[in-house]
Amino acid sequence: MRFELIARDAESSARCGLVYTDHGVIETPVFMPVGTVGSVKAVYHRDLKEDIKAQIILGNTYHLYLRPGTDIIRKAGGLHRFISWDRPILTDSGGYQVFSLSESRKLSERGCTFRSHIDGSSHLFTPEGVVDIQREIGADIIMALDECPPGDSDFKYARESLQLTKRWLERGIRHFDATDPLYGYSQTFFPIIQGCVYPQLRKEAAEHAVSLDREGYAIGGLSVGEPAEVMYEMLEVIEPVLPVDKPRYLMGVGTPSNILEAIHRGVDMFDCVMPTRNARNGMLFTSQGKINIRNKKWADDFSSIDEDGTSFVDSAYSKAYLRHLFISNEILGAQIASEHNLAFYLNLVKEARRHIKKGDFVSWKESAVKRLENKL
RNA sequence: GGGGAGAUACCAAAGUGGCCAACUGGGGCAGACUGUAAAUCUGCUGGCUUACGCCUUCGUAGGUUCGAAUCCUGCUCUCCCCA
Repeated sequence: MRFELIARDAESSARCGLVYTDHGVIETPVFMPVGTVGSVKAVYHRDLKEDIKAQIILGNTYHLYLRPGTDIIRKAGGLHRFISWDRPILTDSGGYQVFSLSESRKLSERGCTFRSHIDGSSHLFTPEGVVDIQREIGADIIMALDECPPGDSDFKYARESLQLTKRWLERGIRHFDATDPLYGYSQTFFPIIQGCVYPQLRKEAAEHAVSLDREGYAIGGLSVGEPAEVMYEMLEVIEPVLPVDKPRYLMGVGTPSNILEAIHRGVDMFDCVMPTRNARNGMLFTSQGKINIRNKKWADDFSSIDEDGTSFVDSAYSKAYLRHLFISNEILGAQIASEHNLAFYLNLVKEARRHIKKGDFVSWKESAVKRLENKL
C-alpha cells in the first residue's frame, strides 16, 4: 500500500490523497461502507459500485471468523472472491466486538476470550491470531487487535487498557511482518490509537504507534458516548503527532458533521454503520436535513426522496412511496433507504475533497455543518 | 320453525362483582441508532390536566348491589347447528 498526498488545506489540517492498493486506488477523504459479514446490508455490489461509488468496504474479523469461518473463505480464494468484490477491503480486528460484547468476554495478557453470540462456544483472539485470520480473509488493510474501553472509563483504567493495547500492537506487528499474504496481493497493517478522552494518553498512544512506522494509522475508541467536542479535542491532540504522508483512519465515525469536523482535523478515512442501520430503521440523511420517512407528513409527499440527491433512488422514487414501503414493512424500503444514505455520505466526502482541492474547504465546511446541525 | 353461541377501545382479543380507563397482539403517532448479535429498540395510543385527579366508556334500555364490562330481564344485531 502506498499513500500519496495530493492537496493540503491552508486553513486547516484537511488533506486530499490517494491510497494505492492492489485492488485499486482510493481517493481520500473516503467513507467506507460497513459490510460486517461480507455484505453491506441491503445493498447490491452493483449499486455500491456504480451508484453509491464506494471505493472500499469493511468486513469484520469477529463475524467472518465465526461465520462462515476461515476454512470457507480460504477455499473460496479469499473474501474478495467469495463475495465478488474486486475493490479494496478493510477488516476490523474484532476489537470493537470485544468492547460491545463485553458481557461475555474475558481479557488477559494473552488475548481476549469470548463466547460466540451464535452458539455460545468459547474462542480466544490473540494479537497474532487476528492477523492470521485477516491474512486468510485477504483484507487489503488489516487492523490491530485493541481494547476499546468505554467512553466514561476513568484515567487509571484507560491507562492500563492502553498499555495492554500497546503490547498487543507490538505483538501483532511482529507477527504481521513475519507472515506473508496468501493470495498474491499485498496487505498492510494499521495500528489503532487508543487513550480514551485523556489527551496525554492519546498523545502517548499516537507517538507509540508512529514509532512502529506503519503505512497508516487508525484512531479508535471515540464516539463511544463522549461529547463530540471531546472527540474533536482528541483529534487535535493526535494530529500533529501523525506523519503527514500517511493516511489516518477514524474508526466508527460518524454523523455527517462529525465526519466534516474530523476531515478538518486531518482525518482521511471513515466508516460507520449509521447510514445503513439508520436507513433500515427509516431515518434518511438528506440535503433537506434528517427525516424519519415513517412520519405521517410524508404520506402524500410525492417529491423525490432528496431533491438534491445524487443517487439513482433519489430520482426514481418519491417520499410517499418510500414511506409506504416502510409502513408495509417491505424489504425494498430498506434497500432504497440504504442506497440513498450511503450515496449521501459518499457524496458528502466527495464534496469535501472538491473543496479541499479548490482551497475553500473551511468556509464550505462551516456552512455545511451549520446546515447539517440546524437540520439534522 | 327449533336449538346453541356471542356483541369489549381503530382492528383482533383477554377480562366474567371491587386491585378495570380495561392484559396482549396488530395498526397508528413519535423518538433513538456512531470500528453492525439491529429490516432493531423505546415511549405514547378514551377526554381534560404539568401532575394529583376528575369525567365519559365494554351492543341497547332497565334492574339487583355499598359497588357492574362482569349478575338478572326486555330489546336489537351477528354467527353456528338442526329442520
